[in-house]
Amino acid sequence: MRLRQSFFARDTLTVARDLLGKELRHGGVRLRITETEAYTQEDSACHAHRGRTKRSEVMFGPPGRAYVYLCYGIHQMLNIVTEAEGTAAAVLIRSCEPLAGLDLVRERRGGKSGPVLLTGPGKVGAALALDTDWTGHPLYGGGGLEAHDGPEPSRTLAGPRVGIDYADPVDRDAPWRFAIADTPWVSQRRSLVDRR
DNA sequence: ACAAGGATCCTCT
DNA sequence: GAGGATCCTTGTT
Repeated sequence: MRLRQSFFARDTLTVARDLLGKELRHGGVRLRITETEAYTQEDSACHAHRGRTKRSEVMFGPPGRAYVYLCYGIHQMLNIVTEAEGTAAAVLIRSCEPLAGLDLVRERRGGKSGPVLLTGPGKVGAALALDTDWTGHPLYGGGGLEAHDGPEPSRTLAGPRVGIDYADPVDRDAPWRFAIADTPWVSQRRSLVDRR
């Protein structure tokens, strides 16, 4: 079952937690989401914090669409827009576990194997063959890139987000990174702690 | 038109 | 654990 647009039209922290265990599909590649981060409009770490720009525009739009951001001029990072139209927020997909299409993923990731394949947002973007042209693509519709339902994880972790030292201390320290506990497919585990 | 810096990754040690 | 790669977006002139 594909996720419906209403799944994404909710509180961003809730969507970020609920995306754990869900599935991303693109062509023959199927990935289980194992790690996410939430970014909200009031959040000084969010690209939309300073208002609409050409880049942040999509986050103000309808929920359930892709926001692919180019980081360091190299890494294509997949976010999914959340909240009602007019509210700018998104969830970054940080890590995944391969479910299908492993050969293709390995090819796109330089022949590597093991968790190094998919633990990190730039790696997820590479595995799914995404680039900024995918920005605006609806994940709830058919065709191309899709988000599907999946089994709920038994235990999850939370901790501060990665790489946002420039943000206000309150936002920098907020535990808005979420991960599945019992999997090796998670990046920088040391800063994560158990959620109940 | 220009300079600065980044929601990272890889390759070393 | 540390450092360099690499190039687009943004804000300023």
